[in-house]
Amino acid sequence: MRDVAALAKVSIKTVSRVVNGESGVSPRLMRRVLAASERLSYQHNLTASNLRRSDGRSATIGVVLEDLANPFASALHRSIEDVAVKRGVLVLAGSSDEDEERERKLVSAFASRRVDGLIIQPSSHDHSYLLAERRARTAIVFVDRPPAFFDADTVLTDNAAGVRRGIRHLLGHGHRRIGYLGDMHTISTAAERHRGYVEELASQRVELDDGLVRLDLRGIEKSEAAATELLRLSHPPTALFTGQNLITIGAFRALRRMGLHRRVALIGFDDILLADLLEPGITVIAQDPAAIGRAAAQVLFRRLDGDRAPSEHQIVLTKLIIRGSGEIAP
Amino acid sequence: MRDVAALAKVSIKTVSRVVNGESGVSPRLMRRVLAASERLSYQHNLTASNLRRSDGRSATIGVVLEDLANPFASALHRSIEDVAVKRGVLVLAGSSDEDEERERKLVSAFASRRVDGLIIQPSSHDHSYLLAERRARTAIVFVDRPPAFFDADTVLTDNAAGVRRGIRHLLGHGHRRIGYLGDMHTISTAAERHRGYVEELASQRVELDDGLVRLDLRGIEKSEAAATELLRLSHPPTALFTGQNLITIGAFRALRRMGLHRRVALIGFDDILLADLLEPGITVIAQDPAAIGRAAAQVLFRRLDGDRAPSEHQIVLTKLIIRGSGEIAP
DNA sequence: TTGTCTTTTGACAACGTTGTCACTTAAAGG
DNA sequence: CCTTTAAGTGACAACGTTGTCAAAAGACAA
Repeated sequence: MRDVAALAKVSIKTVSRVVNGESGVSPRLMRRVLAASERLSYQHNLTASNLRRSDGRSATIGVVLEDLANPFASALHRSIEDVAVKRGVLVLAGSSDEDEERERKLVSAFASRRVDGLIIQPSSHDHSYLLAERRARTAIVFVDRPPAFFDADTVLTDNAAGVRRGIRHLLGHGHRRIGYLGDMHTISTAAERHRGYVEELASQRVELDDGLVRLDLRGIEKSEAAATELLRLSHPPTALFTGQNLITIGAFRALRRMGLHRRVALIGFDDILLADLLEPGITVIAQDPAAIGRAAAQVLFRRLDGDRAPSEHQIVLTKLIIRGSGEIAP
Repeated sequence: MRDVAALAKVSIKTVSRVVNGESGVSPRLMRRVLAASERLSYQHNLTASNLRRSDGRSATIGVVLEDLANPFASALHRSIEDVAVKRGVLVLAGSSDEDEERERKLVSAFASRRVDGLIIQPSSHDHSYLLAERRARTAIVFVDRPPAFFDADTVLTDNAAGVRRGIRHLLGHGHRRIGYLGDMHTISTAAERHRGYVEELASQRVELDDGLVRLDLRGIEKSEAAATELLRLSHPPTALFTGQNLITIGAFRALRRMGLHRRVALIGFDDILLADLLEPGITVIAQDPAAIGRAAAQVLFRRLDGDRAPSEHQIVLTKLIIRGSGEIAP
C-alpha cells in the first residue's frame, strides 16, 4: 500500500480509502490510485485490515463437521459456502471424526484465526468450553445435533418424527416384527431415532421385542453382521428399519446375500445416491442437508448483523421416499 | 497479551515467548505466565502474529474444487485436510462450479487472506493470473487437471490409460461396437478420456464409428437421453463406456429402463458408492481421490518447507474393478 | 572480592492496515 | 473583496503480535 501511495503520489490513507471504496476521494486521485495498484498488482491484506478495523471482522467462518468426505456433511458444507460467498465470506472447515478433543482443537484453531462465526455439528457432550468464544462475540450455530450445557441457535432434523413416519409405514403394510439397527447411542441423533422407533410401536400398541434391536453399530460391516444375525433368528423380523446411511447399506448387503431382499422389507434413514436403481429400490426417510446448511448459515449471518433475539431452534422436515423395499408385505 | 503480561508481572515479550514455546524462559516465569493466561482465558491471535512474523505464514491453505458436494471433490478435500491438520494448518475451501471467474475470485479471496498455499482443480483455461501469487511465494499445486500457460506441480489421474484399460477389457470380451459417452470436451480430463477411447480402438485396429460417440453431456438426464438414443440405433452398440460418474448413472438408468442391462455391457470411469449392489454390479475404472489429495498436500508442504526443485508431475493410477456389467458378452 | 561469561528479561520498533482529527483547497455567500 | 462552509487529503497513532538488541541477573573461576 505504501508503494502504491508512492507511485500514485498520494498518502497511504487515500489508497486505503480507494481500496475500501470509501466516498470522498476525487475522481482524479481515484484513477491515479487504481492505475498504480494495477501496475504494482497490489493485493489488499485482509489480515492486517482485520487487525486494525474496529469491528474486527475477518470475513471468515469456521465449520466443524463429523467428516467432510461423507455426503451428508459435504452437502451441508456446500450450502453453507453458497450463502457465505454471497457475502464475501470464506469458509474454513474441519472434520471432528466424532472425537471430542478434535472438535475442541478445531474450534480453538478457528478462534486463533478470529473467525466471525462457527457452525458446529457436535461430537462432544459438553459445550461450555465455547463460553470464551461467545464472550468474544463469535456467532455460534449448531447443526444436526443439539449442544450440551450451552445455549445457542440450532438447526436440526425431526429425527424421531421421521422414524415414526417410517415405522408407521411398515406397520401399515402389516408388519408386526420390525427389527431396528442403530448407530452409537451416544450420538444424539441416533438416540432420537431409536426413541422414535420405540414410541411409534408403543403408540400403536405393538409389543417391543428387544431381541430385534441392535444399537451401537458403526459402519457397513458391523451393520451387515448385525442384520445377518437378526435374519437368522428362529423367529426373524419381517421388516428392518435402519437408523443411518451406512447401516442401511450394510443391511441391504445382508438381505441380498441371504436372498431375502424381496421378502423382508427395509426402510432406511437418510437418502443414498443410487438407492432408486437398486433391486428393489430402497425406501428411505430422507433428510435435507442442503436446507439445514442454508438455514444455519442464514441464522449465523443474521446474528453477525446484530440480531440479539433469544436462541432460535429450527427443525428441518424429513421426507418419506417410496421406492419398493419399504412396501414389501410380511 | 498485554493483560496477561500485567497479571503475571512480566513483559509482554516474555508472554510471547511462552506462547510460542521459545526456549530461554525460566520455569518460574513460565508458570506465572501460564497461570495468568489460563485465568484470563487468553486466546493467541494468529492474524496479528502472522502479520508481524518474518516468514509471514498464516498456517492456512486454500483449496479450489469444482464442487465441494461431489464425492470426488469431498474425498480429495478430506485427504488434504488430514495432511494439513497434522501440521497445524487449516483449510479454506471453495467451489468453482466449472466457472473461470469464480475460480479467479476464490483465488483472490484466498490471497487476500494470505494463504500459504493453494491446491486447485482448475476450471479456467489460462492460469497466468497466478503469477502474482507465485511472486508472493505462495505454493501452488494443481490436481485432477493440468494448468494452462503456467508451470506448477501437478497430481493427475492417468485418464487416457485408464480408459484404454477399460476399452481393452470390453474388446477382450468380444465387443466391436463400443459406444462412448463423455463430459464437456473443454474439460481436460474429459478430453483425455475420449482420447484414450480413440487410441485404444485404433491400436487394436477396430474401426471408430463416430455415430457411437456422444460428448458434452452434463449430468444424469443428458446422459440418459444420449444413451437411449445410441441404444435405439438400427445398428446399436453392444457395449457402452461412460467417461464420468453421473454419466455412468444416466447410462445405467437408460439400460434399466429399456431392459438391456443384462444384454449391453457397461464400464464407467470413476467409482460409484453402491455400484456393487446394483444388478448387475457396475464395472468401473476407479480413481483414487484420497491418494490424489494426499499427494497434492504433500508436495505443497514440501514446497513450503523450501523445496525448490523443478515442477513435479505425479500420476495416480486407476484401478479396474470388475463387478459384472463390463463382462457381458455381445 | 572482582571479572567474565552465559542466561534471562524487557524496551522498542515494526508488520500492513484503518480510525481520528487537523489541515488544505475549492465553492458558495455576502 | 473577505468570510463561511464543505469537500478532499494527509499525518499520526493504534490494532496484537514478534524480531532485534541491549540491559540485568546469575553462574563460575580466579
